[in-house]
Amino acid sequence: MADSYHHGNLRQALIDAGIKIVNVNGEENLSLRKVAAACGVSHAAPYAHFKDKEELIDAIKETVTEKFMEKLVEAVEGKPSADAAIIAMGRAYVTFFSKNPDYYIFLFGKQNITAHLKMNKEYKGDYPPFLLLRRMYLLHLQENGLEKTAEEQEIELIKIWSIVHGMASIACMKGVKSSINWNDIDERLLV
Amino acid sequence: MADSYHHGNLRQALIDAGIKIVNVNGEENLSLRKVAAACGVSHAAPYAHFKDKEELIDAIKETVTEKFMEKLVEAVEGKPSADAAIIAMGRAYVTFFSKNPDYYIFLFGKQNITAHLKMNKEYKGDYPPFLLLRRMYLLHLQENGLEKTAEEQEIELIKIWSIVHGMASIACMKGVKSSINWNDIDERLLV
DNA sequence: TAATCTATGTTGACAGTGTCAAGATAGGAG
DNA sequence: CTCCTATCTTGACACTGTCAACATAGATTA
Repeated sequence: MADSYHHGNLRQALIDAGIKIVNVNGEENLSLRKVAAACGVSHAAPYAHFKDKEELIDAIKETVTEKFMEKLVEAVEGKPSADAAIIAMGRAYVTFFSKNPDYYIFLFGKQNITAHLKMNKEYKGDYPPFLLLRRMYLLHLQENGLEKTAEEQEIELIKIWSIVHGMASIACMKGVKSSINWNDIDERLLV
Repeated sequence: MADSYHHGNLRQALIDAGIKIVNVNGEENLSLRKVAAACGVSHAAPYAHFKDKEELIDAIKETVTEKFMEKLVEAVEGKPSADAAIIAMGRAYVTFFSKNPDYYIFLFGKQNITAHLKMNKEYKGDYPPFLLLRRMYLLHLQENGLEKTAEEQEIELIKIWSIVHGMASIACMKGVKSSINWNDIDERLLV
């Protein structure tokens, strides 16, 4: 299976090789031909699994997003209150991209966050991390006995999302990180 | 001067042609050779004015940023209070990119907002729109007789910035625009 | 004025890219 | 055993960024 004509699991191998290239050499160095070469396969082989370069990139994004979600879920699990969960999620969000700046640029870089919302057809307009936040937010309203219109909720959600996302964004810039104590932002997340 | 060997003002012509291509065909269709062709000039001519493709792109970004700043300054001018100015700025921010989604992707797309902060050497780490917001914010503190530590200020600034930026981000996504009344967000900008 | 200098453009080449068409191969279905 | 089909290879194409060598013209200088 190692040196056979048919690779066995080329699709996943291409995705993994792609992630590696993005992390080591940056997204601008990711080419179909290099990915193919990294898998020891001819330059047109990827076309048996992906119709496009874009389709490969989307698959890579999906995989990275899954890793991202794992961290978020992990952070939320077992928290005593929704508030604590939201704060933990915000921290995990920032930490994740703080540790992997290349992931941030890769995920949100080219198409920004909104494009990401509609990126994968499977998501049908609902980005898993955002859904998780919404769940926690609704729990937060419930636990604190708050009443909000659907519109108010959506606005507040976007607000929280923007704060967290903006912080992650800035956390990816090395210089700023030291001058800001992220812990202090925790309590400001829920106003 | 029109059909002469030397173009006259090729540098600016290249920038303008680049902006046009970005707006009409999107950033992915922007190539040095097309820009050159659009100016009726040979494919290597740009290298007399820009060392790189990147340098041309940076010049285009700079020009677009100037247009952006014009709108922001315009919005702030003559407002009765800092609070009104900040709200107006937020609106102008969202409106600008709402009208030109391609500009948003072009400006923040590839490198995200933080890369933008350090994008231009001239800015020396200070992005003009952010400076404008800081000025307004400090005025806001003063007008309302509020006392904040430098760190608190910075955090709150990032927060406001994130909200506005996030809203602009989402405003660029067509579907959401209709379900959210941006005017209602005004009063939430200053908590 | 005449010579020359320098910024600006041109031409031609190179390696690298995404993509497609035509063919080869192999593992599973009948 | 035969054939089918997904998978992979080979070869080609147009397009890209970039460079080196050369051409031109407008300004500078003698």
